[in-house]
Amino acid sequence: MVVEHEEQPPLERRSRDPERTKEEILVVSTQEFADRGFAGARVDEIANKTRTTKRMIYYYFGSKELLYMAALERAYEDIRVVEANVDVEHLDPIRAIRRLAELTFDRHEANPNFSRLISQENVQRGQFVTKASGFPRLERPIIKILEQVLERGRADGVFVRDIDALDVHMLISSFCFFRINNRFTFAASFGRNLVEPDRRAMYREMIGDVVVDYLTTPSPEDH
Amino acid sequence: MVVEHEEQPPLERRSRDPERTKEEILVVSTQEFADRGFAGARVDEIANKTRTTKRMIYYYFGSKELLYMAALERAYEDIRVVEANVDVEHLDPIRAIRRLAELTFDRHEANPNFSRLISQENVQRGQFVTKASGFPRLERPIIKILEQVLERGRADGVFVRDIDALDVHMLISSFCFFRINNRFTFAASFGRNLVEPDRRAMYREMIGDVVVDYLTTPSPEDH
DNA sequence: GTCTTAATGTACGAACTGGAGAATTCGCGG
DNA sequence: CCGCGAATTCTCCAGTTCGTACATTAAGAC
Repeated sequence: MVVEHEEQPPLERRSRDPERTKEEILVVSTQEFADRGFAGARVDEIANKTRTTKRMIYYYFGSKELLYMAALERAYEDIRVVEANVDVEHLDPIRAIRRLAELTFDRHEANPNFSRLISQENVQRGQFVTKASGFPRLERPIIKILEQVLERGRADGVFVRDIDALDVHMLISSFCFFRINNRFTFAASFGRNLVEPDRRAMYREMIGDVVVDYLTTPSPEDH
Repeated sequence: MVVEHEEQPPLERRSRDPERTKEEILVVSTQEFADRGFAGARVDEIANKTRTTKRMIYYYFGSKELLYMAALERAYEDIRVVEANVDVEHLDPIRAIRRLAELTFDRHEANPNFSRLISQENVQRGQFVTKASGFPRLERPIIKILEQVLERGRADGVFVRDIDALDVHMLISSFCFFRINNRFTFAASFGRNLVEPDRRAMYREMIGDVVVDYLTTPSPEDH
């Protein structure tokens, strides 16, 4: 674990670049927290993986907890940016729903660290996101977009199921989240690799089908 | 943290009961690992919460890692027992699917520690379940049961979707798992309490509807 | 009874880990 | 070219935590 670091002569150890230093700490610590959890991550290890020192972490972030919160915040911010740039207004409701499902699907796949951080945070009962000390806004743009699509679908008469945007989002998210996050234990239990490329396309379509089928099927009278 | 323990005069501090001691360590450590994760859990703390000492943990389990694996194993075993006792053969395929969905739903709700352990294990990339040192069988009876139900449904012509038991199980599990496990960050992001009793019944029915709608709707020709 | 051995209790240590005090260096405005 | 504050480095520490060496006790065999 020592060798590989010496192999970087062109890595300009540029001094005095606070923004870059902060950014690097944030990126590395996100990875570490996602990998090992809050308790498992080591401040020393994070420092070693940056081009700066442990003291800098405390200089900029104050404590391990604050660093973790900063990383979590950043992760949410990234998601929000992606979601804010979605445009499905030109699609008919069914295609729009499929598109949104694919978006969430791709997002989970492209950014597994976000999910791992979230997972981590939930294991410890959301002790940081629920901190009264005001964890900043976590609103997610995708909900508004979903609401509009559902509205249009209902107006058109194609969506007949009584369900709101939040629950649709939960249905989609849960599927995408599980596939990425629980792939290790799932593979151990059932011997199926959920992220195998061959299967990926199938799941990507599947979640769209699931949601569309649900939205377009009337509630059963009896149950 | 000292007081409550003194309040148990009838708690026969029975010496020499290895089975009971082992069992107590396992129960307590499951709770602790689920609460704090592997790295976050403290061996001393686990010992304090049992009526035995840290020494016993090492005596019976050898190390923190082995204790964690024992707890994980036990959790899987519990699930397997529950699943093995399911009987849905007397139900028509649609009702059987709903019943199985409810079973998984209830299981996640009744035993959140299992899910948290699983979550924990996945955050650390399944480092223990995938250990070559042979983590014991993790097979789950529910898959066979699901397979039979799907088979009957297809024979009856009510299930027309081409999907296997494992993927149906994943769809159901993901929903139930997410609702329990991610309830903290979901509440923080969206302000919705996923485990609120009023909403519980709705979700319990919803996942059944989702799966049944999916299974009974033909694949779209275009996509 | 006593003997043997499994079970339990006590105390300690070595390594790790989050954190901070204080010195130092760099870059920039004047 | 100088001075000043921000950025960075160096060094050390106090508390924690896993793990263990060693002593002790209870329970059943005979």
